[in-house]
Amino acid sequence: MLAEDRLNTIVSMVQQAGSVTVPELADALGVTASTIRRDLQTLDRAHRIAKVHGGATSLERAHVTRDLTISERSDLHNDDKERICARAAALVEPESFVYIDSGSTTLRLIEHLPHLESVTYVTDSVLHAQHLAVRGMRAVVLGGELKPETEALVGPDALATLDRYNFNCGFWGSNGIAAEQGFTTPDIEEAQVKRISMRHTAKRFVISDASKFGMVAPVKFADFRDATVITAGEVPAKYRAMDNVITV
Amino acid sequence: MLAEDRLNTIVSMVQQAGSVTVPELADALGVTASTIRRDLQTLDRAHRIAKVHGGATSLERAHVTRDLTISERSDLHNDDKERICARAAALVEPESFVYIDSGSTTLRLIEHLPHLESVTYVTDSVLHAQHLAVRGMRAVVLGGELKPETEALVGPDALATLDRYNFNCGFWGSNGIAAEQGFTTPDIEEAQVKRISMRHTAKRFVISDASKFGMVAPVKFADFRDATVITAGEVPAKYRAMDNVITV
DNA sequence: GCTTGTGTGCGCGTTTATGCGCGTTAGATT
DNA sequence: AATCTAACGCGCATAAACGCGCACACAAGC
Repeated sequence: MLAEDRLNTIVSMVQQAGSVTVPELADALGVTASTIRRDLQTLDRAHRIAKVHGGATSLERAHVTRDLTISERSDLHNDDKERICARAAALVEPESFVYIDSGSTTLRLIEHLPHLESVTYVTDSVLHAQHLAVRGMRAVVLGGELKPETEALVGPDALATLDRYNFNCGFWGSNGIAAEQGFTTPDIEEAQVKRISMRHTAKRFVISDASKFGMVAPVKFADFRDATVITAGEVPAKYRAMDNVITV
Repeated sequence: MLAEDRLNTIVSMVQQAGSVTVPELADALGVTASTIRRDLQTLDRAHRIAKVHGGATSLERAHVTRDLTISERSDLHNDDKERICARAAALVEPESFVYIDSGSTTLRLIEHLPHLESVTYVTDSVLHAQHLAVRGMRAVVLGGELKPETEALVGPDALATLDRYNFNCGFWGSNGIAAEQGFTTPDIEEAQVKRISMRHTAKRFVISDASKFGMVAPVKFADFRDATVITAGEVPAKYRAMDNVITV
């Protein structure tokens, strides 16, 4: 088995289960724990998974709960995520100019995006841009200051660049989704980028699993009515009925 | 069997299986591992497959090791490069606004740069920005289209951003250094970025090992007198005597 | 017929991946 | 808070994979 394949297998296992332990991986792949640890280190650096004491968890699990233990292990509705991304990717039309927000959910989206020559993708994340470019897509990056934690670009340069663009459609992640408080995120600078990028986009989509409904993060970046939510899973009845919520 | 057919066969095998090892291919095609490796190199350069340690995978699966290995590829003139970078890094003063060009030599430079709170680094390379950010430096990225091969940003957005900046000092790499033809590079778009960034910089430094002297690449981005060259090793006598060449 | 160029195989020194041992560290238990 | 146990990171050894230079074979062109 190729080392590369092993890495990919680990990523799938982590994403499917939400979290796995080192011995589990070692056993499943027929290598020692040392090798697994090294693999996890590699994948962590590549932002494919989050390495934690005892094993690894998927990215958003580590992002939402700063708690870095393996103790609680629940299924992360990963099938949901896949379906959400597949549905969202199908909305990209030929000849369009598409905005991709930073974040782990939109990173997953990239794997589903169509390889159309005529489509240009613009993003505020250097990580996303690299993934797009490696997959052979036309990738444009906003300028600005690079935030090390999220690999996202913020500041006046990012905003100034956005002012020159107008997108056919765009995809954003959101930490909180609530009818009254709208779409919210923890970081004030990233919120600005989200807000301005939405203002320049015709068709706006927020992609998120059902767990974000009813949650509120510190900074609002859009009203609930400003975007269509693409989601899956146990959506509260209140939201399920709304006409800008698509449940797949 | 024609070499061309063999290449096509490899591509189909890779795409069908997802990944294959070098011995598998050598066995299936009746040639030695050396030939397979050469083929994989060719196909990798043509972006038809992704060459990885041990074999090859289809492009879709590749994104794990690839992102990192492209970057960290070191070369021959190691000792010289270290000295050049150390010397160059010492030129960065507190309170300054510094431009870092893309390229492998300038990437090495980043490891030597001082961790001054008051210094902001600007670069046209997402890779360089990531390294700067990881090391805790303030990193700003130009906007623009991302070239997959070099991870550099080019195009009107990059140039427009540069027009708003004025740097105290900057460091560039160069593929060719010649008294008459000046500093040259193979890529016309990257040459533009180099040219404009130089125009907005007070103290300009080209860092390069001695092997580039006398070489001429297709596109010129500056006159020989426009920058001070920091170099090491066997510099031709003609250049060694010049007052804008520093040999360490 | 001779030269030139390209593709292939082989040998060899170098790099990379993996497993193992050991001292250290982080969570869990009491 | 003290203690215990499992996980961890690091260094080292080994084996596989790698890249490079060279030699040879074959084809095309002068």
